[in-house]
Amino acid sequence: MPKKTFHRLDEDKKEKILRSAIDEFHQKGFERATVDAIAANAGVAKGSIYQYFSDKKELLLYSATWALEYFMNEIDKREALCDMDVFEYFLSAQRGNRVDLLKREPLLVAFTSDVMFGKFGELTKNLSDEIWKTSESYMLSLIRNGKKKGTVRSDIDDETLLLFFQGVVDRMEMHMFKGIQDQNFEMSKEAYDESIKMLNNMVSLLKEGMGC
Amino acid sequence: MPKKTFHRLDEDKKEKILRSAIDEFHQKGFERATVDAIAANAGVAKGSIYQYFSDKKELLLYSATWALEYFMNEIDKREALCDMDVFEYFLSAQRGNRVDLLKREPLLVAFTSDVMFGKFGELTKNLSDEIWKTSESYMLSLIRNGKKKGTVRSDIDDETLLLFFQGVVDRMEMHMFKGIQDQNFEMSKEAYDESIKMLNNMVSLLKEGMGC
DNA sequence: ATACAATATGACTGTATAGTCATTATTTTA
DNA sequence: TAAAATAATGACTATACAGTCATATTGTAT
Repeated sequence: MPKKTFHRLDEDKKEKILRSAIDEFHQKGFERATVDAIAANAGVAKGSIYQYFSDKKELLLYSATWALEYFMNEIDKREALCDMDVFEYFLSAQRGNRVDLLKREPLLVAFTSDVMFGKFGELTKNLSDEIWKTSESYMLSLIRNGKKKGTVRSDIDDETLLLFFQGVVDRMEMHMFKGIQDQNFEMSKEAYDESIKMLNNMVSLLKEGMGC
Repeated sequence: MPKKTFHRLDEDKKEKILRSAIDEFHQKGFERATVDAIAANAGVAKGSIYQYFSDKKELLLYSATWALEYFMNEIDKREALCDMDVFEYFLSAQRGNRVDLLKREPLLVAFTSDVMFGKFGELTKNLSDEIWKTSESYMLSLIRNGKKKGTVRSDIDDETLLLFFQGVVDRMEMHMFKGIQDQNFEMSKEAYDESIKMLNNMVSLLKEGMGC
């Protein structure tokens, strides 16, 4: 979607421009973000931005695509997702790699959250819908496998189980993100231990529920 | 926060202006919403808007305050919240009154969601933080009571239980909203029965978990 | 060295709209 | 009913910014 001129730039320059755009869009939202600021921050002239992208919308869209791809690569790279148990998945998705990524690339994580939670409205809707669908169908397969293997109860329909699981996963992810953000993207040993403990408790709630 | 001139208007006119503002802000977001359109839609001159509110920001803020208050009144009016069981609360919060309200006032519900989920960024953050805090402390008291009465397991800390519960409640609320929205704010008998069934299954998951 | 192509630049233009204000209309008071 | 106070109006202004374009710079081929 960017013009060919952009693709001919060296990686560093491309990345600098995209990161500058991401920073600005994350801080100000689409409307209040200015192309002037993005250009200045990336150390290029405003005109150059328009050599690379046909307009501001395209710049946002490509920044979002780039960030999401980066994000997914980082995760896929190190997590062998296939053939995992739902509960293992829950633990793995919230731990280690994700926390690293969050500490290393807080801006990208925050920006991808913006995209996924609809901060840019219609502009990035198609993109985020697609990702949601992918993640959803993956979770669904975990649940179905769980039923087959006998680790997940089968008296309740897939859709309800999915909603239940998603709710807990999303809320937990948000909580972890806020926690790290509040500590300026560091994480003390105690905080880490604390969050591991919480994860295990959460798995217990997923498995056995909160009633008694 | 609006000027005294606004308070002197009759209720109908006030409401018409606020609903027009809410419609515009919901459809376009803060930046793309125009005061011209709000005024035109409410059947008053643009200048009048500035007799009532000092600027566009204040108009949004007051619209949000008004909508949230309306929303809360409607709910409080018919639900005796005090002294309820967590699981009963879950059922009551998703049923009957809420569904009615959603069907009767889809725009207000959608707009309050916008506010609560941060669509307007910093502009309405204080307002939504306060509501979140209230709702959170209410849920927390439900959980603590549940522990005392022996309906909620007490081997897991309050914070984790709260996150778990919130995650499921929020996801379920979102799902119900989308479902009704997709049917243009009608709800067939079958759809209603279906959602009741889902609610009961969800309570079972909350209580007993998804493992086996 | 020279010509030609590709890229970079920032001053400039056009547009959209938030907010103003002089004027007109309505209501209240005396 | 006249005068004073309050409210309504929409043409106008000021500003901010997306997007353009003529010119300058850099790179490449012969």
